[in-house]
Amino acid sequence: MAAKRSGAESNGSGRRGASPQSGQEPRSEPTLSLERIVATAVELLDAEGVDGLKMRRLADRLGAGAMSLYWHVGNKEEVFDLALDAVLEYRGPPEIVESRDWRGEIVHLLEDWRASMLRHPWSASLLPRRALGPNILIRLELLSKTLSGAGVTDADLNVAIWSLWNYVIGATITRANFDLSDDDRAAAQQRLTGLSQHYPTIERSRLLLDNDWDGAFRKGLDFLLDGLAPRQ
Amino acid sequence: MAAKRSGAESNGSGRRGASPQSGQEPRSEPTLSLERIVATAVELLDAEGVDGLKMRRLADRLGAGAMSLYWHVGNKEEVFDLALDAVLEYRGPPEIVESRDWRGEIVHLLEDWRASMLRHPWSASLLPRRALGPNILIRLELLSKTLSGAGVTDADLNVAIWSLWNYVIGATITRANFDLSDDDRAAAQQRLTGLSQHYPTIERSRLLLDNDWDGAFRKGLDFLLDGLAPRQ
DNA sequence: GATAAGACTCGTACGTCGTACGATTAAATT
DNA sequence: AATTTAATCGTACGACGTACGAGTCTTATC
Repeated sequence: MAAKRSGAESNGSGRRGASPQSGQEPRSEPTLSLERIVATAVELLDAEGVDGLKMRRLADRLGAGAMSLYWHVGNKEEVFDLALDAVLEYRGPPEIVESRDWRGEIVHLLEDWRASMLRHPWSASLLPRRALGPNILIRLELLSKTLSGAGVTDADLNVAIWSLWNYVIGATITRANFDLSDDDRAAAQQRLTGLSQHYPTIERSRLLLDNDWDGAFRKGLDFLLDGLAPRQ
Repeated sequence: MAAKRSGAESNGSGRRGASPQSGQEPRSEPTLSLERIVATAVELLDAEGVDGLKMRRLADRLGAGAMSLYWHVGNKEEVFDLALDAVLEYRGPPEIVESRDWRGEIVHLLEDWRASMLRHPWSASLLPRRALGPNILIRLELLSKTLSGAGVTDADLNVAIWSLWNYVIGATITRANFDLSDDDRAAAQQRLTGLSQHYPTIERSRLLLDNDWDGAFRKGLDFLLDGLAPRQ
């Protein structure tokens, strides 16, 4: 069986500089590593989108051969999974107020979640995969703990978590995909207006032109939270 | 410029049977058409999933050459878009009660939406695309009209629509992707339990084992609707 | 009926992609 | 010094999407 990397990170060795003589490798190619691969994959995804991530191109950016990646990573899918989770790291609420009200903490957690993904729009289209990386799990755990502390009963806990998760996921995916240029959006609305009289209501409310996404997200979230644990 | 199909359907001609002599073509290959292509694509997607849809395979199922598809369709992406929208056709609420309460109609519309997608799990992973096909638009229009009729002000209308849309999208994608076998689910929870003590709360609530998806969807939806237009 | 103009089909071929395989080299261990 | 392990990477193979252009069949025009 071919050797395969898996467990912990523990290397600090392994030279391979392109410039042959100098003892140190201050820049150039600092050796491959999972971290570097994932970080570069995120860069590449940011720059070129989901379809722009090719193993060869990723390797190029890393100054490595394409097949070298496969020692660190099982396949391309895994790169996607890792990149997605990497983008979802949570640094916690601002520490100024240690014990915030639960509602504030949840709102912060979820808004940050959405913001993290919107900073990397490709991440939204990667969501439809069964990736429960550590960072996602941490967020779920935190969410769960906060809700639990807020008095949500165990019976309702999972429902609450999934509802909030669903809402965030849906909002983020929608937002990421409808984040057209103004021209695109106008064109879409135009098409809607001209091409058919079948959609009078959404045409009138200019559904496709509305772009207060942040406000809408926040309002809907408040409604949901009201329902999940009514303000006392 | 190469001829390209676009507008209305108006053919009823064009023979091409494999068996050369018989005047009629009762079965075999009934000629290509956009409808047949889309319908077969849906079949193929149902059978093989998103990755299973290849142009050659689709053509095979249609008894046609691969390149023949490209007369009816611009590219593979378009097949995805069409298949997605095809699956989202809405037949309306049960007509027994003509004028239902608005809330019942909305719940029906959204539950049907979700159900339609879950009948074709691949459709969930196709959602992250900017596809506003006619069937989606019809659903949005209907949703909008119903909400409007229920007294939601114009100012809140778009927020309400997007909130509901987000919720449905998120719930469906989540559900479609976590619809593991019992074994898979148990394994995931197992991994969660063993692999780390970092997630005590979601481990305890057995988040990954919970599978009353339908109930959770309905409850969360009710919360949201309560918020959007409180029952008077 | 002859001819031209589309409408539609499809075989071949090209470029690109993921990655299997094995050779190669460098570091760690004995 | 010899062996083992960690890591890199060139080559090559089998998909896949689809450009291109040559075919065929249908319809319109004279």
